[in-house]
Amino acid sequence: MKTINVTKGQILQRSGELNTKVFKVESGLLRSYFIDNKGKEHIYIFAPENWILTDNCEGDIPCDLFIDALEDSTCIVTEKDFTKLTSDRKSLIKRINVLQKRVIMLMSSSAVERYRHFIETYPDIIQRVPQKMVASYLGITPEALSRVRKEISKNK
Amino acid sequence: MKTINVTKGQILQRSGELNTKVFKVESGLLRSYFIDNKGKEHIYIFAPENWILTDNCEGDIPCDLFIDALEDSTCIVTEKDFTKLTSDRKSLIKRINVLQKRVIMLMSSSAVERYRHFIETYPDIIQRVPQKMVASYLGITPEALSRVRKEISKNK
DNA sequence: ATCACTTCTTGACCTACATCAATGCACAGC
DNA sequence: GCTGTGCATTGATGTAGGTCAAGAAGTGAT
Repeated sequence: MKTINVTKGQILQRSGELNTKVFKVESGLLRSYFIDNKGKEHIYIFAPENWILTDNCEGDIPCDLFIDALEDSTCIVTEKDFTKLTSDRKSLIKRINVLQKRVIMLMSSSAVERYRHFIETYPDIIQRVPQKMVASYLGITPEALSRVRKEISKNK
Repeated sequence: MKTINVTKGQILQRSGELNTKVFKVESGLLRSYFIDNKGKEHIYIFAPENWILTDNCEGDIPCDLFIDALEDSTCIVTEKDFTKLTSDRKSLIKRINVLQKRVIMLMSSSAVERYRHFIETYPDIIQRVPQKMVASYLGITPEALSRVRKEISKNK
C-alpha cells in the first residue's frame, strides 16, 4: 500500500494485464474504460475523490479495462490478496464481474453478438426459459430475437 | 436462515419493498427483473442452481427489482444484517448498486433520460470532463449527445 | 499572430432495432 | 374432439441514434 501521484493522461492499467491493484482516489479524477472490437472506446466508470477503482477480474484472469487519469491525481494503491478472501467476498466479486461484462456487452455489442455470448455463457438457460425471456434479458424484443436466430441459423 | 420451496410463478420480492433477503438457489430457477416507466419488463438476471440472488439495495432503500420463480424451486433464504457489514463489504455492495442502476438505465432508458440521470447523479463530473467523454459513458456518440443537450435546452 | 489540434455543433443520410398487425402452432382445459 | 391462450414467426413500416463530412470556436505552442 502506497500513495502515488499521477499526471493527467497517465495510464495506470492496461486491458490484458494481470492486474491486482485497487486505486483509492484521494484527489483528482480517474476513469476506467474499455475498447471494443471496432476500436471504439467506452467509459466504464468515472472515479473522482473518494472513489475506489479496480478491474474486478478474479485472480489470474487478464482484465478488460484500461485505467487512466483525467486530471492530475493522488491515489492510494493497494494490492489485492486473493488468498485472503472470504468465500462471501469472492461471491460479491463474482457478481461484480458478471455485471461488468453485462455493461460492456450492452454498451458495445449488437443483438447478434449479445445472443451469441448468451448461448455460450448460459447454454442451459436457453433450454429452460421461453425465448421472449431471453430477449428481455438481452435488451431486445422477442421479434428481434426471432430474426437474430434466423440470421444465425442461415450462416452455418 | 431457512429453506423454502416455491412453485413456478411465485413472487418472492416486489419492487418498492424494503428488502433484506438473500436467496441461494438450491434447485430450480429464479429470475429478477424490473419494470420500466412504460410498463415493459426487463430481466435483470437468471439464477439457476447455486446462484445467489438479491436486490443489492442498501439498508432502508426500497428495491428496484422483482424476484420470482421460473420453475418450481428450492432455496435458502437469509436475512441481510446491515449492522454487521465491514466497511469493505459495504463498498463492494455500493459498487454493485451503481452497476445495477447502470444496467437498468442502459436497458430501459433513452439517451435523453440517461443524460438527465447523469447530470443529477454526477453534477460535478460534467464540469470536469469533455462532453465526448460523457457521451462515451452514456453509450452514445458525441454528436448524439450534442443533439440531446440542444433538445433539453429548448424544453425549458 | 498564426498554426495545429481538439472539441462541439449541424446537416444529410443510413441502419439496427422497435412497433404493429397478421398468422401459425403448441398445449391445456373442457 | 374443439377452443382458448400464450409463444414464435413474418412482413410492413417507423424511429432513435449512428456515421460521415464540414465548419465554428476554443486553446496551446511557437
